[in-house]
Amino acid sequence: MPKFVDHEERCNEIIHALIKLATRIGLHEVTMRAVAAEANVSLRLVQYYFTDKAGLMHAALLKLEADSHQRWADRLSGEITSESPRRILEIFANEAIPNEPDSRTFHLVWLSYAVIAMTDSVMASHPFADGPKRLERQLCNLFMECQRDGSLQAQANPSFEATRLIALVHGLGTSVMIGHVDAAAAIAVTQRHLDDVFKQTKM
Amino acid sequence: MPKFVDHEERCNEIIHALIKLATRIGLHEVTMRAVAAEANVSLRLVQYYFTDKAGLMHAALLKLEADSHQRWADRLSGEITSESPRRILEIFANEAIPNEPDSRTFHLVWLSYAVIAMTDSVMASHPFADGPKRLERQLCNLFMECQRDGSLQAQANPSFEATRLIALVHGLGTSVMIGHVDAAAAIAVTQRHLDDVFKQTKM
DNA sequence: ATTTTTATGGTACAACTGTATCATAAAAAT
DNA sequence: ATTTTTATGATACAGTTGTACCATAAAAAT
Repeated sequence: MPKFVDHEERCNEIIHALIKLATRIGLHEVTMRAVAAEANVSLRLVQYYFTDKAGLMHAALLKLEADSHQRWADRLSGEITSESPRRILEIFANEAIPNEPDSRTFHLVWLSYAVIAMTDSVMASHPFADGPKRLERQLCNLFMECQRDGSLQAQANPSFEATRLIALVHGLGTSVMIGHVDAAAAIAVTQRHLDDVFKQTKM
Repeated sequence: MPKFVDHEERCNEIIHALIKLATRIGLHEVTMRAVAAEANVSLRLVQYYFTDKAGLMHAALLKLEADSHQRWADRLSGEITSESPRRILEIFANEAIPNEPDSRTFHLVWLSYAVIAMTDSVMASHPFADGPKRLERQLCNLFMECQRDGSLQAQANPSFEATRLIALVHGLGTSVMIGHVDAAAAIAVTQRHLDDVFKQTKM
């Protein structure tokens, strides 16, 4: 049976199983056996490809962030390019709110990892450095573009606006996930926030 | 040995042990035995006072929220009363940022429960309804007071500002907890945000 | 043709988990 | 004085978990 198998694809299948499982039962309850079952492979195979549970978890987090980044990069170099930077920011804010399965999964699993990282010093440092920082840079650049095209006031601070927007959508996302705010209301808040940020001061 | 013992205080001791433990190792790794050890009681006693693990977890969440609410209520009826509503909002924003052990613990444990609630339908509904909604009402009232005393423009929307402020500090809090933003920077952002909200439109 | 590597299955093991059960000292109630 | 309740200890049990170990078919390398 063992022909040459695509190592990477096999890994992705298993990781995908983990994420699907985490979405259903929560990352804290994910076990190697459950992942194996979900991926329709034997427990041994999960061990074979990831050695450890730690290895599996780590790889899954890496993939989660890479995928998310890829999706957004694709968007940015797709039909979106023709949109104004302000419109792109609005699109970002809308998509960050967990109202469809994909973004709900991302939010849930990412937050699960974040909680783990808060007490696990090993997991804390490594993978959480890149993702959010890169995103903040991208948003910051968009705000700067808005200043260049005149839609955002010159005295605004792009870096501050980027940090504020990320924190806002993230906080709203959590509220949506626990059912405290519904997705439509959250989107309305982000929209209103951006309106506020871009509002020209009357003279 | 069994004199009459203060049931409630005993429960609080055990819950306190749970929270201390969760702060150290993460709520997802808390076991009944570990809680018992931390509280210096036997495993049996934890069972005796809380029946279940679910019961223990539930009670701890209830206490966490009750304590937090109590602390804030004390503040509001203490030396703070003399402050302007805007200043009270600033104090709230500052204290919500997890920069000292107490607020770090609260943020970590609360977020752990939130993550659990996202996949556990039983835990989802019950205790997460009150806390955040009450807080939002309080903040909303403060913004309305600001409008009455003229420090906030009449056309501002207090309810929106309350939702936005909560989401913002919550998102910032998470960023601080995972070390993506340091506490001082987060406080600077909240301060700047409030400056922004209260900024009078020039005419 | 034999050896080595790759990919897989099966399973055993020690540790830990939540929970249930049995026991019992002290106090309260009778 | 006896019974019942309260507060506690010890421990047993069945299930789960991560990991380790053994086996082995197919392919690659020798």
